[in-house]
Amino acid sequence: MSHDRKSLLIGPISPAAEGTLYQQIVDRLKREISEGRLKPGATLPSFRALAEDLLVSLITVKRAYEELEREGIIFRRQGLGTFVSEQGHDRSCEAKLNTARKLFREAAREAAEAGLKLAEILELAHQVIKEK
Amino acid sequence: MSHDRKSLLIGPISPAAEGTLYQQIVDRLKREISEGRLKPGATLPSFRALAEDLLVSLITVKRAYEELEREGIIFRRQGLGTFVSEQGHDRSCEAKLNTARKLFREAAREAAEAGLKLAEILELAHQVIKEK
DNA sequence: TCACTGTTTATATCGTGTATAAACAGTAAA
DNA sequence: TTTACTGTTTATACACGATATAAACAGTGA
Repeated sequence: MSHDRKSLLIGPISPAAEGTLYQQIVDRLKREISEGRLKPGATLPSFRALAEDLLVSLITVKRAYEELEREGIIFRRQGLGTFVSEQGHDRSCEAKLNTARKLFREAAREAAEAGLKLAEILELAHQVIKEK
Repeated sequence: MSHDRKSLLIGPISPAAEGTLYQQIVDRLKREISEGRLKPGATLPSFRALAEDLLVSLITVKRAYEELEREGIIFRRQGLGTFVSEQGHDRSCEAKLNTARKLFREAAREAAEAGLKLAEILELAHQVIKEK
């Protein structure tokens, strides 16, 4: 009899990957929410269940959830569980847009420091974005 | 009598700023080299001199120099000092270009996860890059 | 020899992330 | 009320990286 899990929600995380364990959890959940697989009102896994699934400590999950609550994407209710907030989708998207803007700015700065002129930076951006 | 320093080379760094102290040193020096203020063959400050200027430990400077040498941007000679390598400028620019590409890719991914379509991502990139 | 380089070693401190464990507290259904 | 879930809090601990201090070592050139 293999462990049956209704759904893993988010795949495995690893201490070796980029970012700390709790940051990886935050990122995965933000993506689930921004891309609509977790809708406002949906119940997130309990601390203990997610910790067991991801093979991490309860503290690590708690910290990830705290971060998401701080951003207004989820909310927690003692005795009930943790849920995607009504504005969760919008806030998650907005957070990602802000991150994207910040990364674009940093990329442009690096390119400028490499000696590229404005037109060349725009061209580089085009290339990279479309090469996907 | 105030301390006279021929030139600070790079401004103050801080544990509070983004990245570790040694990473900040690496970044500043890379920029000095990629932007041509430090040319191939130029002598970098000694471990002890830079540590004193930046109010950090010798180990921190050593680590930064090791990182730059690993990237082929500078080289060290016991008894002589540390110097910008002949290909230092090119390698520094190339490193920055690679960083820029990586950041553009990450930015595009975040924007996509926020629900933006390709055309919208390109438009966002344009806006942000030109708003400088 | 002297005065500067970089090199190495050893020890220590600090903060962060993570883990373990236990107890506490709120909710809802049997 | 009991049971079985939730989240909450507390205390202790460990690992690791970054940083610091200090001292000695080793190469170079005036």
